[in-house]
Amino acid sequence: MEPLTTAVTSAKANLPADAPGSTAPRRRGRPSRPVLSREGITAGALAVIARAGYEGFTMAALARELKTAPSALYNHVASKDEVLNWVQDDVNETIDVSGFGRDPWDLALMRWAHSYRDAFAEHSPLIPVIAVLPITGAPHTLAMYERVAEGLRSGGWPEDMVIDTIVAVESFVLGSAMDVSAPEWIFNVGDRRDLAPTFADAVAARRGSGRTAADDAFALGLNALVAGLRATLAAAQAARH
Amino acid sequence: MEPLTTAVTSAKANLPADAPGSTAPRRRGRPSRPVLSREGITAGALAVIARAGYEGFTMAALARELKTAPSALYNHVASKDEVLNWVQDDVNETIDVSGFGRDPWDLALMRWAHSYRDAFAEHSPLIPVIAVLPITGAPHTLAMYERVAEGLRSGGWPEDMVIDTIVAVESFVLGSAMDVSAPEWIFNVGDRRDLAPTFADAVAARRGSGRTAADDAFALGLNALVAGLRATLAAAQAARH
DNA sequence: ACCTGAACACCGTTCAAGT
DNA sequence: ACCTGAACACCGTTCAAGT
Repeated sequence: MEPLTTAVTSAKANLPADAPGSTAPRRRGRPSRPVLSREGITAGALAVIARAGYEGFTMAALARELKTAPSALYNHVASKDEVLNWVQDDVNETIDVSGFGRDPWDLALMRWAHSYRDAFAEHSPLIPVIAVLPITGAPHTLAMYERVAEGLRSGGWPEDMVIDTIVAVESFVLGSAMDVSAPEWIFNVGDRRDLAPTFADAVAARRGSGRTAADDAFALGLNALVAGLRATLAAAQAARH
Repeated sequence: MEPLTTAVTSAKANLPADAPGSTAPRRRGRPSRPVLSREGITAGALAVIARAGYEGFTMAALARELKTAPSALYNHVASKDEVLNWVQDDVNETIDVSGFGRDPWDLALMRWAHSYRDAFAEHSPLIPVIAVLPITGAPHTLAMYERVAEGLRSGGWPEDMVIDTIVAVESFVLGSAMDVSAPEWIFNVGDRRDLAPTFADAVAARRGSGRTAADDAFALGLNALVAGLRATLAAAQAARH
C-alpha cells in the first residue's frame, strides 16, 4: 500500500556528480554514478503517461523526461514492454486489499474493486496492456491476488470458482476504468436524433445526477454484480449439500 | 446483422482497368477507375488487424494489403483514427440485438452481451479504441444502442437508469473481451509459488473445466450481473410505488 | 479526382566509441 | 558498467507531380 514511486520529483538528484550544474549536458563516457535506475525509470514512465497518455509514451519521451539518450535506457531494460511491466507492478501495489481477511468477502471485494478501478482510471493507457500481461515476475501483483484468493476462500467460495470470480470482477473493473477516460459526450447522438430517439431521451434523462456517467454506471454495476455473486455462492454451497 | 464487409477477398477485383494483369505495378497518374473505397478500406483494415493485431495495424500495412501507396489512403480518409471509426461501425453492425422487443429484457441483454463480447474478442485490438470513441457519425452503432434502450424501457427500466445499465453491461463485456486475448498462462505464478500459495492452488483447481478460463469467467460474471440487475430493477420499481 | 513517390518529423532498438 | 551519438528499419502524414 505504498504510494507510487516517489522519485518523480527528484530528477535533479539523478544528475551525475561529474556534471554538478543541472543543465550541463553529460560527457560521452560512463558517468561516475549511474544516472538511471529501475525506480527512476518507473517513476519517469508514470510521469510521461500521466502527461501524454499511452500514445505519447515513447522511449524517446521517457528518455527526455529522464534527461538521457533513449539508448541509455537499454542498459537497464530489455524493451518498452518491460518498462510497462514495471509500471503495472508499481500501480498494483497501490490497490487496497485491506478488506480481505477482515471484512466479509463481499465488502472486501467491493473495496478492492473500487480501489482497483480508481488506480487504473488514472493510468488508463495501461489497461489494455496489463489486461493481457502475464503476472510472472511482478511480485506486488502476485501478492494482491493472493490476498483476494485468501479472502474468497475463507468467505466460503469453492476453490475451483475462485479464479473465475476474480476474473469476472476484474473484467468489470478494467472495462469500467476504460470508461472513465471516455469523453462526457461519447453518447452524443449528433444530428441523427431520428435514428435513436429512445436512446437520446435516456441520455438526456441521465443528466440529473451530479456525478459522472462513469461513476454512476460503475456503482450500479458493481452492486448488481456482487449481489449476483452472493446468490451464486449460496447456490453453489446448496448444491454441494 | 450483415456479415462483416465481404470485399476482403475481392482485392483482385479492385485492380484498375488500366492495369489488367494483377501483378503489374500501377502507373503514376490517376487510375481510370478508383482503386480504393470506404468498403475496401474497412475490409482491408479488418484483415490486417486479424492477421497482425493492433500493433501491426499501420497505414503502411493497410496500404500493402490494398496494394496502394500509403499516401493514397489519404484521398479517402482523414486519419488512421477515421479508419478505426469505420471499422467500429462495421463490427457493431454484426452484434445481435434481435432479442430486444421479442424476449424479456434480461434474456435479450444476455444474448446481446454474448454476441458483443464475441465480436470484439475477435477484434481485441479495437477494444481500447472503441471504448472511448464517440458514437457520432456511426449509424449502425447508434441503431444498436437504440434497440437496447427500447428493450430496457419496455422491460420496465426507468428512463434515468437506462444509460447506466447499458454502460455497466458494456464495461463488463469489453473487459471480458480483452480477457479473451490474454495468454492461457497469464496467471502462471512462475517460480514464486511461495508468494501466493492459495492463489496458485486456485489456478490449479480451475483446470478441471473443459472450456477456457475466459469463457467460464464471462458466463459466471454475466449470470451474476444480470441476476443483480433484476434485483436492482425490482427495488427501483418498489421505491417508486 | 485519385494515384505515385519523395519528403518530414518521428518511432524502437542496436551498436561502436568513450570513460 | 553505463553513458552518448550514429545508424537502421520503421511510423503517420503532407505534398508536388502525373494522368
